[in-house]
Amino acid sequence: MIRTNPELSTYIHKLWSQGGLEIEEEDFAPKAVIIKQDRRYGKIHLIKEGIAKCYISDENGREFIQEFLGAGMEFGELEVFDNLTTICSVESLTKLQTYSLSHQTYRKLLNTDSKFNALIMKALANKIRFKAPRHSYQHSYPIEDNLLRLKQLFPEFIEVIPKKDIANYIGITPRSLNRALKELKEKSPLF
Amino acid sequence: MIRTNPELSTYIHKLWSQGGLEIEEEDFAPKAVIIKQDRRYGKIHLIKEGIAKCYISDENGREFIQEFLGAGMEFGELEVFDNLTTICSVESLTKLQTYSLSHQTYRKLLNTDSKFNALIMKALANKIRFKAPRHSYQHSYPIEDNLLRLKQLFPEFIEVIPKKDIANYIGITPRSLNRALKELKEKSPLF
DNA sequence: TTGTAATGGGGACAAATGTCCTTTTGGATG
DNA sequence: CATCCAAAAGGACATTTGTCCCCATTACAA
Repeated sequence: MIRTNPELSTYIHKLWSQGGLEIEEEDFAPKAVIIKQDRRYGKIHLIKEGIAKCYISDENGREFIQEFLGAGMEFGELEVFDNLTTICSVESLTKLQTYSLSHQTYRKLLNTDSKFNALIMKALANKIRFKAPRHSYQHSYPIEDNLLRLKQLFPEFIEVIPKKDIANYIGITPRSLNRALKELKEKSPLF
Repeated sequence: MIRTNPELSTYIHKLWSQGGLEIEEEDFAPKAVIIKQDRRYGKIHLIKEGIAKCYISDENGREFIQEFLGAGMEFGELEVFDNLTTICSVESLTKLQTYSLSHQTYRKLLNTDSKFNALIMKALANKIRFKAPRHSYQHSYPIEDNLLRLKQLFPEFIEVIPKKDIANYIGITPRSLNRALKELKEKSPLF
């Protein structure tokens, strides 16, 4: 449920500590909006520590959460490849530290560092890999089943992530989430 | 609704016609299952011509369609990067022609042909880019709105794609699809 | 041509989910 | 300690969507 990428995390840390590249560290307080949907930015971020949510919002103000991002996950990178605007907003849930790289630096690394290139390829592939089944699962199964699944994946999710965000992640309203949680508390020993 | 990638299509055609690389052409009849979910394959496909559906099926036999693939779209490529099993099945809707490349050839191209490398990066990024808003749109808006949107994107979709597949694409049942279509026929001049 | 299966269409009802509101809770702050 | 505010919980009702049917049409194979 909270995606991470230890391999990339380790690698970027190595690049950063070696110096010589323009990789900056940035700090954000909780609830900081780091990038906004439909904009352009000149840099990408890679999470060093903390949790962020990546979400799309529609004109009615509803949010649909795409992913929760943990250490090693990057965001703002899609725009490097095709020069279009961002599709998601990203907001910190906890205190957040990121490494940031300009598009230029990022491109340079892609072209000259084949290990980096391969790691990014893999990271993109995994974003596809994990997104696909999640949405279909959510459509196909009742809310309660989805919650049980999340509980397996990340037992403390209810304590760590605000209810509103959990609801937006599953694609339901907070009301429906509450109903399902109440049922589960009566039925399942897990809850 | 039917994704294509003209740039990659052109490029692979060029590589193929130059010769020297092990790129094969393959032909499939309609309804051929080309790759199956949760398996391993040693090659990737890139569509030369025709339309295929890429779908996840659950244990109850329900299908959830991820994408309709047209010329220039590749499939079976995610597994090159992390050596895991396929997440989707892919089945031809029309007569289908593909170029196929062994993982080995594909990797070699990624490592030696930087134009190819960039095109694949971009293709992966676009798969992410297009998937995200689609699912959230489908959750947030009523079925009828989704159908109107599809009609804009691809006016002949009702004639070209079987109803069952349209329903699975939107993530609803054929019954609900029919209801919505009936309403639209009465209301909207488009239908 | 005829039988058979697959596809499309829709009625009736049940179930799940959303909407709208009100109440409760818990933590932050003066 | 009192007050305020945001988050959480849930009642009542409306709406949407699914489920389970059955029937009509079309495509295809014998």
